[in-house]
Amino acid sequence: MTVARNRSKRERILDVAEELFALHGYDGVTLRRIATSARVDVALASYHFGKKLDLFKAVFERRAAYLNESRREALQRCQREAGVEGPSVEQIIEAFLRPLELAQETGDAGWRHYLALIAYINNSPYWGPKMMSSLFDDLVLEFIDALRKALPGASDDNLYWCYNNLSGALTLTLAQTGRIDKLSGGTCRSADFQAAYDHMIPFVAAGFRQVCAPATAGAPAE
Amino acid sequence: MTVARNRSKRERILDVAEELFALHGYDGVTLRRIATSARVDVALASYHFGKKLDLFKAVFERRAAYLNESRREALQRCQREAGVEGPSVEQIIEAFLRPLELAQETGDAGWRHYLALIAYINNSPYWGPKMMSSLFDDLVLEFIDALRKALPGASDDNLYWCYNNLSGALTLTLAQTGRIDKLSGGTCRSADFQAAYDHMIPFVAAGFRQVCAPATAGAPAE
DNA sequence: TTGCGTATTCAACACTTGTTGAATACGCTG
DNA sequence: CAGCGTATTCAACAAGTGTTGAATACGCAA
Repeated sequence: MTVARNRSKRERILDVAEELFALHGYDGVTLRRIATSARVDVALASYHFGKKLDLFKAVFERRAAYLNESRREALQRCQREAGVEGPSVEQIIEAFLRPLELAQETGDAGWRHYLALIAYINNSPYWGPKMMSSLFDDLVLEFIDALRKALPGASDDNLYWCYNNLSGALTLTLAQTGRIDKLSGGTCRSADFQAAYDHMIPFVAAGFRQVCAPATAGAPAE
Repeated sequence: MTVARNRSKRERILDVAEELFALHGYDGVTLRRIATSARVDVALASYHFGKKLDLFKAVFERRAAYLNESRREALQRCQREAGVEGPSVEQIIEAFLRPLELAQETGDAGWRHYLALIAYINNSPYWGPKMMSSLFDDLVLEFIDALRKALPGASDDNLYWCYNNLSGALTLTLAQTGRIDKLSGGTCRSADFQAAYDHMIPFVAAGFRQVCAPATAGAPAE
């Protein structure tokens, strides 16, 4: 099929756009730069994807379904394997984070760029509200529901604020700015997702328990 | 003095640039848009600040010194008021976060835009390593030192990874994307810094203790 | 008032941007 | 081979970009 051959250039455009958008943002990348870097004519991007904004959305959506399925599967598996009381906070957070690392383990370096792009969009006051909700909110609410059950008595207020902390810690990790490398003098590497999650999981789980468990002291003053 | 009158237009350019850069990023804002929004001629920005990049840096640096002094002061005050054992983890985190809220309390709405700009830069793989370290690393290392003393026996590895989690949660909050507003159905407002810190402080403090306190179980597997 | 330095405007430059329509090449079916 | 649909290139466009140099206005000193 002709489709087989064309996927080559078409996907090269997507791959390059993914990397450059993640690094420089939407306005920091020109179609010509993408085309040059993909060794492709400028007009080809427009031919395949239409407007520049459509290309941006195409990149954003390309891997979203797979990622959501992978995380939803992880959540359901941990729920299935848990007893009648349901999974622990740690297990839920683990299901939330580890698939992001598995995606990297596929050997496809593009996943790193894609996750950095998600971080860019999620942290942007302009793109964030416009693009994140439609693709990711359903799944996020499933995770929050699971956490609600694991933390009986927790108020929605506390749950959402805690999720905000989790989302922030994750976003900065996905952005891979390398700042922690410099701060730590090289002992921590922001490219090491596994190490990041190894530390993030107990950190976040303890945070949820501290804020959301009503019996213990230390809940935020109202 | 002529300087008094000119500060008006010059600072209007800085104010507008601050707001637009925070919302759309460096490449998403044109000098003409800044000039129009500031009701000023295009060439005036170049006259006062030189290249576009210089204007960007001027915006970035304008409030940095004040912010650093304010946070350093908060840290030293909490150290002074603590006993010989030094301040608790909560007190240190509080000194790290609350000045960001006080800055807002000055009534100067520009602080909100400035903090969103810091979030943009800190989360950017392009700008982050280039601009954050020179202005903010010294102070961050002072806070980490204080945390090291409050958490005896903690490894540097764990301390830096925990700080990364704190920095991420803070960054997403400063970005004010409004995503938590939508997720929570309106009960949480990302513009409410005080509520954000009320929840972030116990959350992060518990995370530090969980990961960095060597006696307790649950430290990340090595 | 006349000067003078700073602030501000005006006009224009060379260059890059996204996008498009026509022209060409490719790969398959008949 | 011819025919056809898709993929790809080429050339060009109007609009917008940052930047600059000359011209003008302003505010104060002498």
